[in-house]
Amino acid sequence: MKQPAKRASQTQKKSRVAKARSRHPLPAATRRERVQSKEDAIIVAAHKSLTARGFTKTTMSEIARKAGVAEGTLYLYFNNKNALARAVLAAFYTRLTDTAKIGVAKCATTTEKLEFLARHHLESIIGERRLLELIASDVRNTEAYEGSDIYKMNREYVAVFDDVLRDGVWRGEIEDGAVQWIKRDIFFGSLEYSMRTLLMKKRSSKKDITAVVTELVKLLMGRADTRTEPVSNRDLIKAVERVDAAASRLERLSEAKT
Amino acid sequence: MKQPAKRASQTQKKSRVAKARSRHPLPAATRRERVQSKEDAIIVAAHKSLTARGFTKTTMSEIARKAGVAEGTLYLYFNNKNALARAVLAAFYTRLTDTAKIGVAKCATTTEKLEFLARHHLESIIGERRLLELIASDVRNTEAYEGSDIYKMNREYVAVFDDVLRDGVWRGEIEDGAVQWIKRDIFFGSLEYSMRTLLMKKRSSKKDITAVVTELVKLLMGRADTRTEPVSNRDLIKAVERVDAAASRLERLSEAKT
DNA sequence: TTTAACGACTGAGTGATATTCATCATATAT
DNA sequence: ATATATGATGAATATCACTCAGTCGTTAAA
Repeated sequence: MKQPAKRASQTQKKSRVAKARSRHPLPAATRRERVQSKEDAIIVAAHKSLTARGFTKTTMSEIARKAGVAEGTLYLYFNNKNALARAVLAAFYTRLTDTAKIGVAKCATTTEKLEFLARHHLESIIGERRLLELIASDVRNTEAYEGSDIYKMNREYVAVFDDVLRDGVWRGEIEDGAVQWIKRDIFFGSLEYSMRTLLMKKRSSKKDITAVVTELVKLLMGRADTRTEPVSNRDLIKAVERVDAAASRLERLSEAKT
Repeated sequence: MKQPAKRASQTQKKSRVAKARSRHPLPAATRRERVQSKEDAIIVAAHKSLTARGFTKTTMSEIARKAGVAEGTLYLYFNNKNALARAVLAAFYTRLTDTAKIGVAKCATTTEKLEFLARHHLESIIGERRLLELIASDVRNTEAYEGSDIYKMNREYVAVFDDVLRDGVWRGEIEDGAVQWIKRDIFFGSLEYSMRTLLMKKRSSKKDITAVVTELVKLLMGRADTRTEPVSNRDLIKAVERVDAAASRLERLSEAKT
């Protein structure tokens, strides 16, 4: 409710200044940039603590110490501990979405895209598993999650998957089965649950991740790779649908030209 | 490590009680019963608060008030807030496993069993969604989750699913594909993630639950039903007609251009 | 019966932690 | 140079999990 607290909702802006400003803010750029870099420092410090020790075990004084500010200062930038955690989460989602988009763009087929997304998601959440706590326990349940910043960022992130899936259906590589959101839930739900299993196995190797990823994608794709098996009616229809879809693509391409 | 706190493990230990009862029939029994009913009251009160307000927002004094005991008394029965939450979770798992076993026994085919298990799980966790917080955030992460009571109860619960799946493979109703634990993760992960989606939809109907359940089971079963259908001549002709039509579209398109 | 021991329970007290607020410090504007 | 707004501080407050010295009633020993 205070004036400076409103700044807390801002996101990226990378101008990183020297961090030796813990005591006497002598040199530096504009006032605005100084404030921004302090906010960044707080988020970085909070991120470190949260991923290392989890939400409940992380104390505000610990974050303040790491960030080189007083405890009260934290509350100039974020209304409370939850808001600070949400800011950390927002930064995480931004990174996640960016790398996902870049990776997908490099893939050719739908299978490759899905496998990339699955592996990317799984490895990311294994690395920052503690942040998932926040989503599950504090953030998603409290108040109106829908409409919040985190909700929007989550939508943007899963939209990457949605686009790949829709495109796959459009190109005939995936059969047009269930509603989109069900497949999305299966995708992300499986990965987040698998994370727990992998973390508990004594030696969770690269191989395990690959196994999960390929199996999941195989299921979602409808097992298009069953070559040696005899032709079923369903296979036949699927094949024709792909020809159909290809023709439609050409049609639309041609229409767009004229 | 106090004397009365050891009771907190509240599993069966009836033999000792029986002996004591045979020696001193009336007084020992009543005292024991009084203690037991008080423990039950505490667990019930904790369950109410936890499911209503979640772990962090539930206070020990609130539980004590609901249970009709002093705050300190809670610590005679459970070492700390986490242990109390675990006891609540243990009771939940017991109910869940029991009803799952009973329901599966009534089903004939593997598909029916899986669909029952999926619906049962989904409806249960929607009803007691706050308890999942405990599993994800506090219980599973702290200390040695593996080897704990909750871990064992979880194993016993998912074993119901494992048995159904193994049986399905054995009977040839499911193809022998990936490792068992991957399919298990896909099953429970999808359902728990779907729960969140369903809870957020304005009107999450019975229909949505059914859609999730059938789609998930369909994926896991590998569509063994449609795969075995032979191709009929009529199917083939219809398919070729579609390819023909697609070709015609392209022809017309090409003519229109020139 | 008297009395000592015991088991069950209590609630004021303790320490830790999130959050507030009166106060101070610096930079920019006048 | 002075004033004002902006930013920062940390002691004080409130809340909560958890402790412990002590109460009360029952049982067993005297």
